[in-house]
Amino acid sequence: MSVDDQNKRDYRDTIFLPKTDFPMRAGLPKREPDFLAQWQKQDLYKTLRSDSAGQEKFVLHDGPPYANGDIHIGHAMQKVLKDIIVKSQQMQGKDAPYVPGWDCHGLPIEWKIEEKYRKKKKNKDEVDPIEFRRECREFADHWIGVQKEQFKRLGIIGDWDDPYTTMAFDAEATIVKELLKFSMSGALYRGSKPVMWSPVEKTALAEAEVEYHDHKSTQIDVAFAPVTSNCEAINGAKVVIWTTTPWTIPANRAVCYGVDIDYVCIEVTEVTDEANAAVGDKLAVAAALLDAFTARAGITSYDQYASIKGAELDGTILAHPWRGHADANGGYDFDVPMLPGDHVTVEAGTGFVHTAPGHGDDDYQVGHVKFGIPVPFTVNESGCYYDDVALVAGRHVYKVADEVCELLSGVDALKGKGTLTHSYPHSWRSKAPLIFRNTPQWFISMEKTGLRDTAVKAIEATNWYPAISKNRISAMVSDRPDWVISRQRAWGVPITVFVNKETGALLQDEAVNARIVAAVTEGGADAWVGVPAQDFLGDTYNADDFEQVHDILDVWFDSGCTHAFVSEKRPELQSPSDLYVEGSDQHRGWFQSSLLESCGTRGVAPYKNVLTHGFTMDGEGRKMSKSLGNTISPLKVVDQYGADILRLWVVAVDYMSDMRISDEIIKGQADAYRKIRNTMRFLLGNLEGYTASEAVDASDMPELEQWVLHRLHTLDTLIRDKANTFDFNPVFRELYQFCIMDLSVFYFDIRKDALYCDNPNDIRRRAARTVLDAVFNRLVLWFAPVLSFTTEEVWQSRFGADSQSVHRQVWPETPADWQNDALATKWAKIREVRSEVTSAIEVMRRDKVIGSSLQASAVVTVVDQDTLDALSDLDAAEIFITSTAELKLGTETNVSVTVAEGEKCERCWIVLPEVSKNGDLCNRCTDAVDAHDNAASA
RNA sequence: GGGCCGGUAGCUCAGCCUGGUUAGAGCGCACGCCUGAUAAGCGUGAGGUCGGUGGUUCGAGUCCACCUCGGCCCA
Repeated sequence: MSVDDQNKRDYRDTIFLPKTDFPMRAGLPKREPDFLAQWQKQDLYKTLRSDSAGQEKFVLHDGPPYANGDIHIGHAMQKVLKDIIVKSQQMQGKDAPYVPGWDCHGLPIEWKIEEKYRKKKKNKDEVDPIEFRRECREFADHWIGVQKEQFKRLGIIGDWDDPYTTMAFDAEATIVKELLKFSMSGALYRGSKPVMWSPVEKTALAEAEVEYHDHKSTQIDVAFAPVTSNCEAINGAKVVIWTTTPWTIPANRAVCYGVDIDYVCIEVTEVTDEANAAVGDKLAVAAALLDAFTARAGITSYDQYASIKGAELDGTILAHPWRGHADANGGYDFDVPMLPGDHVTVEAGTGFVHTAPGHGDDDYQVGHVKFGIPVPFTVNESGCYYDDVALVAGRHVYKVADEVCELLSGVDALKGKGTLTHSYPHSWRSKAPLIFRNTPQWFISMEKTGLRDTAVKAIEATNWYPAISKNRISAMVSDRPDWVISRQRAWGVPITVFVNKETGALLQDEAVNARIVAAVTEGGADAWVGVPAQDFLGDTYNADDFEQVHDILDVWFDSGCTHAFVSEKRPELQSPSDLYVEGSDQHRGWFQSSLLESCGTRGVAPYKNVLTHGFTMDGEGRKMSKSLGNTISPLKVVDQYGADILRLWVVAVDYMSDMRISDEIIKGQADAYRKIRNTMRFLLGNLEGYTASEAVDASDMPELEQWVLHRLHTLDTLIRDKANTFDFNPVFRELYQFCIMDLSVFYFDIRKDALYCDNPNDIRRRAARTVLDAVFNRLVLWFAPVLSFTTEEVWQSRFGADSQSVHRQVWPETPADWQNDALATKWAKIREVRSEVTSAIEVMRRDKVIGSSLQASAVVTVVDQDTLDALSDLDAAEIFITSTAELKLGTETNVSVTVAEGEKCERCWIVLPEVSKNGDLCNRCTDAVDAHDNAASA
């Protein structure tokens, strides 16, 4: 056709620009809830179950968060990670159910309810325990409801209509049943032990319930007079101990020394006015601590008259300072032996360690476990001395320091007194300082039934991700003491056992146990108090002969049983589970309680694989805390950016170690998201109207297309491999860089010409669209576990709003023959040359000679035949996006760029000499326009 | 105080096990181009004494020791 210069035709309507309604801007916070509603309406979770019925199962068993507040970033991160894993398994064709759960019993909730009573000036003891527990249950229910909605908002697909809780009656019944297995096996026993005790909450605290804060204590130096000793030097002197807990002096039963420590005996010759020590005192302390001690005691001058090794003190018996005290009624007339102890150091104090086996762990271990000293009960649950504790009966331990000092001073035993600020255990709830207190407790023995050995073997049989995780739990289980499972509280599952009053023996009777389990199944844990004891005991025993235990179980025992009442009980699940996923703190928590419970009752771990993730820190890598004001709320991130941004963050960081999050980091993820979204948008726009009939066989495709298929093959292998080792950071990185480097920068940029300008029947354009379709199906589905909302939006944009959810799709198999390593090597070389061409063009651009790369012609000189061959059977100009390209073999690599000769094709903008011959079009476009016009007129 | 883990460009990560040319990637940033992915796209470029010190070695981000900062667990 002829063209009049004054009346140039606009060819825009003859080219195929990307066409899509898919918006460039996501508007996730507004849009995401629509997809949630759709999934809800489709009952997506149930649909997935029926889709994959009969398929191989993959069971990720959810560890229950505690139901007592809004979710924090750690919860969000973890639940998203779990969701990504579950979805990536489901999309590999497995049946991957996910049953979320909640931990409901325990101190924090109990505390909240007590607090409520306290505000009403009511004492907890005045409240009916059943009513109290009902309120705890309600409180937990409330927060389960809140957290459930917050988790759902993150796009987590699971059985939210029927989650598990540790307070459900059937759960409580199973917990009781599991406990009774330990009772029957002989692993359960009652002992006494000093435990971390809060006099405020009146309970023993779990390890996890203790915080360490600075505390100001009274520190004292106390002199103990020898009764007998084989060590001559000691006999005339007094042994000085140092303690920061004066209230434990009434419980002193021994003094420890270090066998290899050097001690000295001194006689005081001069003291300050304020000194507690007096001239003439003969005292023994460690040589290394002598100066520190004399300073505390106010001793300004002394004679050192003897040096002794700790070992010489073997067999020495000391007197308690209050031995023979006129008001003590002989209450302190016991022997205080000196004992060798490995824990004794010369870092602080006097080198002699005051030992009160009822009030310290080392004291208990050395005094009681090793040397058999009886452990006295000295302090009651409120922190007051029992009535039989001479001199201080009834006093509160927090307020008794001065009185103890006076009493010591009165017998010339106080040699130093001051204050010391040091790290000291506090209750996580009340923030009150804690004490060690001897209490009767229930234990599960690590040895009696071989539990430790079983557990260590089970750890070996489990896969730990990352691998280092195994060492950690292995070390913990190897070293840990017996498991204390009792708590003196109200909100929990009772330790449902009877003890013979006469013999102290545990009642082991399957018939009784069966009645207990039946009652709890029927009425929950309340049945233990609601049903008369005789009903459990039946005709065989008389209730009067038995003590019914009313301690409750440590919540770790509850959650340690989830495998029993969730994984084993539900038909859609299985046990051992395929995977447990929790934070690294759970090596001591749930990973271990579940392991011990399962090993003690089943002999194996309840899991095959365990994945540990790190903690979420602020932008500087510091832990988040309300007091520091550096917390990031997941709810806010979702409101401001959308859940998909948060989800993307989870895979963008290395979650196997600690992660960082901050506004800057979130913004970075939003940027990354935009790139990915635009890549998908470009695919959508260029796949408009694509059908299978357009497809071209891989073998008929240009090399460039075959190279893309090769890349898909490489990615497919990597993604499946990483997904199955639960390592999604490399998956994200590869996919993200694929979008940018391989697609946007390279393939899309080159193929825009063919996609926009080629005749629709052209094999090149058809091949490109075939490849775009292959990329689309994989890229979108690979991203679906992460970008759960966006991929659904993309999917619907292509296949319609009524199409099957993206989450019901399976990752496409990738044909093995797409792999072509030789091609990959060749194209790596081509891209190197291309990079030199673009650099050369940039020089021209700086000089304002050209703008668009299509204004350029490239002349490329390469030095080796391989490179020349690589390029010569291709259209190099197409790859370089120049108008023409010439290839030469030479002595050095060189790219020269000139201004392309000819006219600019008005349709495809390529500059060619042929254009002027055709009017204003190149040959290709002339044909394409003819075809277009014929089609339009037909 | 003890055990374990970590500290590589502004950000997120590779590299460390199995020491070897000027330490990589993407993003972000700067500058430029395009205006047919357009609140997009393309190109070019500047950014790091690999937490610190000492050691082993011909050679250390990589191996060893100590220190420091941060984290988890324990005391």
